Amino acid sequence: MAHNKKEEFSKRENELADFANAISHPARVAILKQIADQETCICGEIVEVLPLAQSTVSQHLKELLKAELITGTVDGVKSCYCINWKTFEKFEKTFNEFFKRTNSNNPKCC
Amino acid sequence: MAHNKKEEFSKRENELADFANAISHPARVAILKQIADQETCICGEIVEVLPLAQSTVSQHLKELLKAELITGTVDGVKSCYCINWKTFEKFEKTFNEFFKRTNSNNPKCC
DNA sequence: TTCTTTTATCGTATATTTGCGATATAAAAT
DNA sequence: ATTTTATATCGCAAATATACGATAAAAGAA
Repeated sequence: MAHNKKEEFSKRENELADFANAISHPARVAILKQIADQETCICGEIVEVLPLAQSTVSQHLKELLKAELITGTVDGVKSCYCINWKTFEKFEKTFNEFFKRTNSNNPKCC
Repeated sequence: MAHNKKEEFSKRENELADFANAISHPARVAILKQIADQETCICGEIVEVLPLAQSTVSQHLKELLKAELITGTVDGVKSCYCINWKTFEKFEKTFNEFFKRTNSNNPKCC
């Protein structure tokens, strides 16, 4: 962005936004599902399933790693990626705390 | 992006990604919280609370509207925005269906 | 050792997002 | 009728994200 205003928001707001950002691309959602459903955890097999180039998938995996949504281990030449459920749980907690349904049926509001 | 590959992913994957994308910026998270906690629903008051220019806030509100996370009604000169909880519920449902904890303690995986 | 396989990273092109000031628009106040 | 207030939109600049091919690096096979 022109100027990065992100530091001006709270840690919580940024945490939630960062998590959301990590799953804000269908490729990353697809990768997570693939791993979560135990279809595969091998990088190469994920690449085969997705309609993207190997280098692009690798980039998406890197972003998921950065967000700590997955963990990666090297097994010889191959790489194995697994879901980091802790992060998912943390997100759900933060999400629910954040958006308490206080406004569910607010009479004074539209 | 260079080429838009988003159509090559499933509707579900795109839905989830779109929702996540809508809350992938701390400003939008802050706006939602502000409204959800009934602090305000008047556009002008939201602008005052955020560290952003009025036009920028207006853009973020537009994105939240597009994602159907909020509804907007005009009240004279002012605009009132409210949470659309239905969309939140739909997201939670999609999210949970999508990431079933099948892999929670997968022995054969990292 | 040399070749192959697997994955990560680099460089680059293009698209999208973010942000702001200026302006438009429409209701309300004077 | 004019001015003020509130909000949306336009146009632009800068930052990020997305995608790919080429290449690097490192393990394994020949």
